[in-house]
Amino acid sequence: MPRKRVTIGDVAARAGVSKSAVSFVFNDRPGVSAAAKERILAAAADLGWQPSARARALSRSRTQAVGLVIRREPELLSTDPFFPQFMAGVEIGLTARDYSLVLHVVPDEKTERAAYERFARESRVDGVFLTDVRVGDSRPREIAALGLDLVVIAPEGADAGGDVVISMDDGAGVRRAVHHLHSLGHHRIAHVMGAPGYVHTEARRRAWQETLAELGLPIGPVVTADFTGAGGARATHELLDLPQPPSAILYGNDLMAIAGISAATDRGIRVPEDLSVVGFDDVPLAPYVVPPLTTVRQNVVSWGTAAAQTLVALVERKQAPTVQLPPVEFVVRGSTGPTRNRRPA
Amino acid sequence: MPRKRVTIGDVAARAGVSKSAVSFVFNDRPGVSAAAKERILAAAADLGWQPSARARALSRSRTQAVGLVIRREPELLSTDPFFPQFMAGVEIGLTARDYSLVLHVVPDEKTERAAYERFARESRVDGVFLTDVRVGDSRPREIAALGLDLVVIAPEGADAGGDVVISMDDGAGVRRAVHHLHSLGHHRIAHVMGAPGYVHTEARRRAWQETLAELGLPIGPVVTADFTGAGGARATHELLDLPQPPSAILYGNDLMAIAGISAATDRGIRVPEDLSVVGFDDVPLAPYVVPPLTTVRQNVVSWGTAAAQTLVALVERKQAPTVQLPPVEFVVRGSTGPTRNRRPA
DNA sequence: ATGAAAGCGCTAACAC
DNA sequence: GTGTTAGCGCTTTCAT
Repeated sequence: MPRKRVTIGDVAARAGVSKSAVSFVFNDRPGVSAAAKERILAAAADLGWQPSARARALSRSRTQAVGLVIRREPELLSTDPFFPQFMAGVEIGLTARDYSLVLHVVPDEKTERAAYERFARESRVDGVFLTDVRVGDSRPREIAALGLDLVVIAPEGADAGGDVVISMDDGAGVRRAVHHLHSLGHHRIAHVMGAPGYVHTEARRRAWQETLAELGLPIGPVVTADFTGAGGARATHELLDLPQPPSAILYGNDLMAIAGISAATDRGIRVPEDLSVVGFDDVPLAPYVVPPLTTVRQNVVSWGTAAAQTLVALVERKQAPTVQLPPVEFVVRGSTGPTRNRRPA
Repeated sequence: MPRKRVTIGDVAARAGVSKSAVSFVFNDRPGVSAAAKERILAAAADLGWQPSARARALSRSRTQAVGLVIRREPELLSTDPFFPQFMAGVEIGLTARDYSLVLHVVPDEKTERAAYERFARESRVDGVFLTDVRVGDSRPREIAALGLDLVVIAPEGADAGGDVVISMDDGAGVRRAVHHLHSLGHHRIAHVMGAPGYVHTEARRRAWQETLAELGLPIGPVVTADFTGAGGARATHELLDLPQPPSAILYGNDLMAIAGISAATDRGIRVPEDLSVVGFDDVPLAPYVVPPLTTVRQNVVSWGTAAAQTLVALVERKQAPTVQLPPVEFVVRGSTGPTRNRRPA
């Protein structure tokens, strides 16, 4: 059980120097002799002392912490493979620089706004990440107005309005998926969109459409859903009810795709014999559904790390390191196969 | 864009009072006239002022923040429905008292230990949650030695060594599952355990075993796995390779159960006709696999809220509110059915 | 190279 | 009731 809190004064006394000398050593600043430095470090180690983040935050006017606000409906919260991985990546970038992550999980827009306000007003964090960007999103401006540094995570090509962006190439994955289906002979390729309004939803739809056009395929039917299982099932029934149902469906995420397989199976439609299905995310369950899901995998952890490094650099007004983000992967499993209905391409 | 940071002094000046008056008002302490209070609140609102968490933390020697360390192997990270829901629940309990959550995601034990040390040494948080408790876990003692307040989240009956515990009744869910299978006529009911060493893994196994004994059923075969899909599949093959394979398998979580269905299907064994499968967690995908998964659902969000309220009370040395935790639910779907092999009970 | 001292913005004794 | 003032533990300028 620790006695009274040991402070910089104790360390200074033990090392026979002034408090500023100790401070200098712990901030990698010149002006302390090698001998003194040695004694100081020894004293600190003996006493088990480490600068108090509280006191430091006050005197430096920086908390050495950044914030992340997660807005998610309960249903989607534990579904989304994004946040856990993103946070794990963020952590890697943050601990390397001794930063902490302050998290808020909020249910709606009002609470979300309040969370950013609190971050700024209470000076709890120096900067924040912004994810789940929507089309015409006003939050970047609002956050900047609060005086917080900001790094936006958005798909490539999204309108960022001058903000610092870590972009992920959603389009590349979709293009590979469409090419894969095309090479299997499909030419009626539908798309089930995620929740409308998100730049991700849009980016994926656009890539689907453009790739079909490039390949000279007809722009297949598209249904708007909401990233949930129920929504994916509903959309699938809608597509299969069409007079001319698609032979392949590309879904905005894995959850909808898996629900889609289930919906098709219920109708007696076999996957992949009668219908090919492609997801997006590669959730851990994807290899274990029946049939195993063909899907797009992105390296979310690496975005997290890149975003964290960039935000820290921004906060410290330093040059952000240029990070090389690994490319998307396309994972072919059992849910896609050749068409039977039509001649191969 | 905000000008210079507004401080308590500005508010005091504008309201024509002293700083302490302002401080008193913002800490709900008596000793300020109604009139003064009104002027102070008005002034604060005009200036958009709010006490700085930084300064407050220093002078109160409390940060008004609590910490959560998540240790997870990459593979399991986005698989586990627990943490997102738990965090959402924690948030509810925390924001109500204006506390923040500081999060660390770590890959291994060494880093985990370092995270708690940093929490304490840097005085970043006032208390922490401890999850994923292992049998004979030394962390409660270590954390207490660091001077951090602690709330442990563990299944009922786990040895807590005097710590404050929010307990969830894993056993109740398992008992209902076994009774359900028994009522369907199964009497060879196997169990696939999660990763060894965790109190959850143990609690679930024990409940399975005790319930079988109560029902006069033979203690079926049990295989230790690791909560992963691959592990679940492997365990399933092992059980089905037995000279006398079980007619039902109870898995330690949904991911293993779903992988188990997949493994069985691959061998031409139909679920639920030839084999009944029960999971644990009720992940969002559970209703959408084929066949839909029968499983145990716990209200993780409510534990999070209870844990947060308890930790805040602990930190503030107040009486913890007694929280009523909702009971487990058992969700019957399509992956369980009557035995064909043997006579019904 | 080293030390003294003035903040950082708030809380809480204490005196008025 | 209300104002004054001394911390909280560190950083950082400025003499020495």
